[in-house]
Amino acid sequence: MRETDAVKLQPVDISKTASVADIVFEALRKAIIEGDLKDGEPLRQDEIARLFNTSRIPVREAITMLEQQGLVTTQRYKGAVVASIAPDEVAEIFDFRALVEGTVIKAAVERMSDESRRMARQCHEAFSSSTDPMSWGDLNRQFHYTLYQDSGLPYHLGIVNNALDRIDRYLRAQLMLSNGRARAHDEHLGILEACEAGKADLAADLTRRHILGAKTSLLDHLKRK
Amino acid sequence: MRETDAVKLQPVDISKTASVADIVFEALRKAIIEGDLKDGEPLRQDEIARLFNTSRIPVREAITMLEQQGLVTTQRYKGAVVASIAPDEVAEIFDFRALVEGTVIKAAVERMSDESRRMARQCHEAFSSSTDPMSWGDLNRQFHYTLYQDSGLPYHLGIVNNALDRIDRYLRAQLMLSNGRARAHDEHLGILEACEAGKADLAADLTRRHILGAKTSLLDHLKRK
DNA sequence: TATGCAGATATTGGATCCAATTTACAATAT
DNA sequence: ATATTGTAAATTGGATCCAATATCTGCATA
Repeated sequence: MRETDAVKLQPVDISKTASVADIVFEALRKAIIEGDLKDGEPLRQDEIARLFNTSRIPVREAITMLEQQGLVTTQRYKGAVVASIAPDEVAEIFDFRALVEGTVIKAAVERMSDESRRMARQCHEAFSSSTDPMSWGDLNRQFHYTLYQDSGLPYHLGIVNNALDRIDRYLRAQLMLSNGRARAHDEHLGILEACEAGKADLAADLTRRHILGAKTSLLDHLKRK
Repeated sequence: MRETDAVKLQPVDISKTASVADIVFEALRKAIIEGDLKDGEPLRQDEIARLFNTSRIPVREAITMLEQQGLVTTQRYKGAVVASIAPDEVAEIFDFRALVEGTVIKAAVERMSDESRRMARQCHEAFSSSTDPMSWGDLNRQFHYTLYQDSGLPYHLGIVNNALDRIDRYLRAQLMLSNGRARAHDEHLGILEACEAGKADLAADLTRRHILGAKTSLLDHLKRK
């Protein structure tokens, strides 16, 4: 087949397809950050291998990936459990997010495309109108990610995503609190309008407040029970 | 043996000892960040397994850990190579470090013990008097780490360490530039004195400048060749 | 009843084996 | 000569097996 021939077949680069370990990793990651696997719950290699119709080898690989991400902790010969996270560390991660996400959104606003602005508003509206509490977490995250994506800071984004993974469970809980979602809605609107108006510093400031507000609200809640 | 008996044997908690995978990981990590394994160099599982007198299983685990850390990149059925890093990303990581390390040192100065201050000065002097270029990188990193350790921000510190791992090779190169080490020495002294005087904001500001200065000097160098 | 011990069972860590894929290279055709 | 094909070697991904450790259970004993 000459290079000038029409391409009749969708080429698929096999070297980029997901290995079994990747699939298991993604499934476990999702289950952990959504809270389906609770703090301290053990991950049995055999059991997971059976669930995925595979051997323990890819499962072990997936677990070491999760451990590097801080989503599970393992002890030699005892196995892996879903990582629990002390309130102190939750607080620290929120502070970290405020610092980094503030910087990221500032960079993003300064180079944000109209397309991204439109998408962000769509996300905002989807978040507002959704009645399924299970989806709030996803929509919330998607809204923020849309605002960040033009930042041109892929390294920062990777770090932020990992930080979000670590506390995703708690964020979801926070959204379900009495006025959690309503407040998120209002604050999102403020951030969105700042972005649409091209006010980068304002967007950064509102984002920081948004994150730190969620932090105190969540910590109050954690303390109370 | 009653509890009141003298302890004749140092107890060792086996569940905390390092697995073979951990050992291989540490060795490879060190080789990569010190530049002994160059950009793009392939990591052959068999070869590494032979070197450590083990099978490929722990080697594969080590490689997946390295991949999660961003130190190697792998392609299915093709294997792992030492991750190369584009100048853009080097620049971004320096910016990230300036942001986070500035915050960290501010928190650290506000709660820094006299002991840590003494250790920091010792590190500074060791860095100044060392004549072995190979050790400069270690001493430099040790100096900064000593200043950060009282921050009470373990999550931030983990992130900073990972960022440092990614660019350690380049930092070492930067120290070897014509006036790289002399300038580092002067800037370190300024930071150290700010810490000793308890001036947190000044220390943060100097740290940010120190990092951003290293960034421009390094990028100039990368561009020139 | 509570405690300690012994063996059985379960679970993880590592070694070896097989399958899937890539890479190197020689043979062949144009 | 260059490009193409076929084949063998090298390499990785995954399965299975064995060893090391932990956990559980029943039983004896104070």
